[in-house]
Amino acid sequence: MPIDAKAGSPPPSQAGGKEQRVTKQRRAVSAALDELDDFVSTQELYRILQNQGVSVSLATAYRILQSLADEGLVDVLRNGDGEAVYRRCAVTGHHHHLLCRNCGKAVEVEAPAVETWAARTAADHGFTEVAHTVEIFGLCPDCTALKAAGKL
Amino acid sequence: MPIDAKAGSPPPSQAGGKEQRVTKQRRAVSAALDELDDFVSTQELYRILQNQGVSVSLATAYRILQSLADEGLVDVLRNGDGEAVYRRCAVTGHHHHLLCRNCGKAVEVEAPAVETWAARTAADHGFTEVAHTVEIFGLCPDCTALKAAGKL
DNA sequence: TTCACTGCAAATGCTTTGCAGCGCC
DNA sequence: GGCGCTGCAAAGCATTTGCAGTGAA
Repeated sequence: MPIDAKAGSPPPSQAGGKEQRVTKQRRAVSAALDELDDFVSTQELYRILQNQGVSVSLATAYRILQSLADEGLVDVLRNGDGEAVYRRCAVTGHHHHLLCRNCGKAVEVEAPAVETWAARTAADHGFTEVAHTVEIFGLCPDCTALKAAGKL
Repeated sequence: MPIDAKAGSPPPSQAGGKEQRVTKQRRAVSAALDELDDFVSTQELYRILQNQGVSVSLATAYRILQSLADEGLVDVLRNGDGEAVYRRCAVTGHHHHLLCRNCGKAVEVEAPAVETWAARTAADHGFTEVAHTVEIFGLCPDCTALKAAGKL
């Protein structure tokens, strides 16, 4: 069962490669990714662009993201639902999330300890080009109160 | 946007739970999983059962695997193609995975430090009923070598 | 006998693809 | 002006679900 290796950034050499035209849509997708330092699924990015009034068809969003991934310009991962999620590479401010499973509220948290643990664990097993995902799910204070009151 | 939290092994308490009938299909799926110590997708397991002459419908295979996963009897992951893959869970203990994004190899790793960090972070923010997911992706030693040799 | 489990087939939802027109270079 | 990029709609797939028949307890 072959597992694709989108992340294996092929050398950006333009030897016999094909040019990449800079279009409005491509710029829009790229800009949207710049503003997010989080992973987004194609569907989410599509909605974000729509909310911004930018018109990019869903099919094009898929194509552009795949293209960016092939060029190694973005990181690709799979979220818990099996959707492909993308994030601009080389982000300096890396962090994770604490999510409320009832209301969806998200709290950004930093986890230097986790970062080093992940890096070391991977290194211990000889893994390279490491990336990781960490998400914590729970009930936020508000929803915890709601539940305690029997309203959930 | 409801977010489910598979990783938070819910207490297997059978308080008001529903019974699980032991059927031929369920036994077949379970037996097949026992013989495999690798992750298999539902589709693959379905084909394996067919080759063994065991007749289990695809829909049922999906249902049984989900059921086993809900009970915490099997590990669930997503492979690089976004398919759900299952494997018999040896230990009830909670652990995470280090996955090769090229060949799909999975290494189980324990992360007590991460567990405590997650619990404390959540508590600090007043979150309750906490669960979390942690996955590390990278290239395993073999695939790293392949890539270095330019074969990837 | 009862009610969960099965199988089948239709339905869903994400992702990909064919094709004709548009617009960047 | 050429050729890659877009949009639209249809196709493709894995996964889920409705429903009636079957079988475990």
